[in-house]
Amino acid sequence: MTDQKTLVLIDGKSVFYRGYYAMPNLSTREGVLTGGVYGFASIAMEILSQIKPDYVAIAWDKAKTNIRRRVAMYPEYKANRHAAPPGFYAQIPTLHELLDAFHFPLYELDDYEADDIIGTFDKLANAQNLRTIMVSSDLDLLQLIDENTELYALKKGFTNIEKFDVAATEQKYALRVDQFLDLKSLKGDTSDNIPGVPGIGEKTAVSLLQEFETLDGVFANLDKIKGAWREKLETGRDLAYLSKELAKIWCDAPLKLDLAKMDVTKVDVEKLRAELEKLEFKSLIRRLPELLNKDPEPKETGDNPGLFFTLSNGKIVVNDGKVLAEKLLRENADAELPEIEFDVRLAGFLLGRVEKVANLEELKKLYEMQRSELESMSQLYHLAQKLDFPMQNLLAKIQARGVKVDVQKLTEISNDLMQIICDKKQKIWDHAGYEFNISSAPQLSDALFKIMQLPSTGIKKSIRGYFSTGRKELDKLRGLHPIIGEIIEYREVTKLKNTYTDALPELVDKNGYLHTIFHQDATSTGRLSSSNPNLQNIPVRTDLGKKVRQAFVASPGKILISADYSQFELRLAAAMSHDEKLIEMFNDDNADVHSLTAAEAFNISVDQITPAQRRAAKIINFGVLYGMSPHGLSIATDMNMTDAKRFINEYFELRKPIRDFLDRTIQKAKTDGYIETLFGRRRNTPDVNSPNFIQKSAAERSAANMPIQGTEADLMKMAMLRVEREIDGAMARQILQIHDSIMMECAPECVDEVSAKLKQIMENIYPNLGVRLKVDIKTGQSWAEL
DNA sequence: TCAATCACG
DNA sequence: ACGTACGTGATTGAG
Repeated sequence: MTDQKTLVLIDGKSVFYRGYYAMPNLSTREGVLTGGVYGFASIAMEILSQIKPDYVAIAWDKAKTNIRRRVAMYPEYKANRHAAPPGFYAQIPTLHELLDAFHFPLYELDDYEADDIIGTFDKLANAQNLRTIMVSSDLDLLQLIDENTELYALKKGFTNIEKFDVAATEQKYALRVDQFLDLKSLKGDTSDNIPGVPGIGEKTAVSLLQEFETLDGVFANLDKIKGAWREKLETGRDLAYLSKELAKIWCDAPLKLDLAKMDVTKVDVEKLRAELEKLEFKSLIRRLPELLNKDPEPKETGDNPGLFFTLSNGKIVVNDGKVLAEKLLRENADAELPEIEFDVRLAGFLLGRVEKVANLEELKKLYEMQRSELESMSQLYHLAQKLDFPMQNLLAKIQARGVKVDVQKLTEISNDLMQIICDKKQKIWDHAGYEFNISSAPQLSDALFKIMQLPSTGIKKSIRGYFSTGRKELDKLRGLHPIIGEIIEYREVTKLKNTYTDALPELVDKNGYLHTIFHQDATSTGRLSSSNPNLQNIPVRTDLGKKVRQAFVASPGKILISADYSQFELRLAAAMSHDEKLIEMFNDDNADVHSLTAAEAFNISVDQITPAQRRAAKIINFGVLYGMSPHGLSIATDMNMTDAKRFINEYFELRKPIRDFLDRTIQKAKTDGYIETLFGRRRNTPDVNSPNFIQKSAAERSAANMPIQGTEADLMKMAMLRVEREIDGAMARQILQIHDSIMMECAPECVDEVSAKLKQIMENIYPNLGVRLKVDIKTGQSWAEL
């Protein structure tokens, strides 16, 4: 039985209809309508990947002539079908092309409907001991179900498929599959205009068939049926038998089962890919590999992370060394990890590419090529060898260690949050006057601006056309109505609950530890990123948010230590731009950079600075690193545009070296096509020469920011590696990195020593930098205390 | 799958 | 006149 082959029979037009309605009006750049075709293709690929059939055929209702014989029997048959929607027929030639590319043969006949064609093929296939799976969006085909025949019915949407085999069908309808035709004969079918017995509906029909088995049985036992039903059945007898003829699927179409034509393995993959590309179905192209894993060499085409070989010096070359290290640590937590001489995945990333490696020969070839390429960029090669490659083993260790979490604490917080959410939700609904989904941006937008008529002037629109309800827009409405504050709080609380207090416990291991995944090749600046869960965005900015940090605790008997670089990026900007005044401020232990900046920019003495002025200076101090505009500053402060513009001008008078550095960086991006960090990490900058002003400006801001953010990332990696060498061990170990800070846990008796050493290493990680680095150390039992 | 929103540095 | 601060990841709703 296991080698029974499978034939999939698709009711083409019905599936196309479903695809058409499930999709918006897509079109290619040239304007060819493709929405329905996309839907069909998407369903077809879903079917292929789920069922993995050996043969596929499409049954198609031949336009107009397919129902002639049934119409002759009953002129009203399918007379109430509405015309196809606009754009439907226009897509059919495109669909035929697609079917051709899939190597799906299409069958259509005069006087036979798609269901008849399916029925005929089903019988022929079953006779050859093939299993058949029918795919349609309606349930007319249920009458064909038997041990070798199933129906996959498409429901709303298109990944939603209901499977009917004998057991499922009989359970759902409380009838045997062989009774379905008689059921339809009695109850009729309004969509096809099959009359049935007038006055008999589904419930009555089912109970009649349960008692008398068949249509014939019902009419043979009319005397046992009570008054009203009996009368209806007597008058409707001819209609019932006519309905049976109409609804019966004719399995005698003049067709041969040509399995060679239906053989899906004959598909020309390149032709299919070309067709999907022509139709601009990018996401479907991405899914192609999963469909084609029937290929003789399944893994040959994919990436093979962790693959490695050993060099004569005892070190390895590897494709994604972190994967290898993780594997070794899973086998033995204290495993000695092989030193990584070269990692082609990271090397590719540093060279601005994505590499795929399938086998050892490819790995060796790639290694030779990348190595010689990197050798010509000695700084980048040095960076790779000294930082990114060695980080792989360290990150694997940090991931394996994990962070201890107090799940009970999270549950407590979650319960508190639930109370608040219920309360806020009710208040918001009361204000609005009706219940709606507050988490739905369009519904919320309607509530605020359509129902409650709050003023929408100056409110941004989302690209979908409704007024935005983002935090910035809500802030503009604050004070106009109490609902706004409630919504903002509702958002905060649901975010905390959904993203943290409810989600984190799901990811905790049996010992109560969270193991994030650190990515070294996910950012354009060289920073790490963290996922599953992201432990680099645990809340801190609000009081309620900070509570979540109470649940991140030290391992039993240990103490947490955090070491944060103070104003890391601004210090780097000062150093890299040689801004002597700013450097001097940073080198003076007691100076407050933001106050001094405000004093200079507003041309007053430090003791005259108002809190608002200091705040403005702080905002511009950070904003300048990202290319903040006068408009941005005016929004972030309560300055108007004119003041903001003047302030920025004065600021850059004051920080001319920084202005020049940013300008030089942008200029380099334009002439060289890339920019780099202090240590030679590169980012390509194709868009800085874009003719599109918006794109160009955005690319310039990114380019200006990257050397600073990227140098920060480089220095952090240096610090982590040195901490690994000089501190990590039985007494203390690194457990997290959050861009400008390192978190460790440590035996209580070593806290002071480790803290001092950590601070010393980090502050002196690169003495030639040109500015003093300052590290703040904090210790505690939970992250909240840090 | 994408857009909207919001958590972090 | 353009749109309006860089870099991430998770969740949700909607098509």
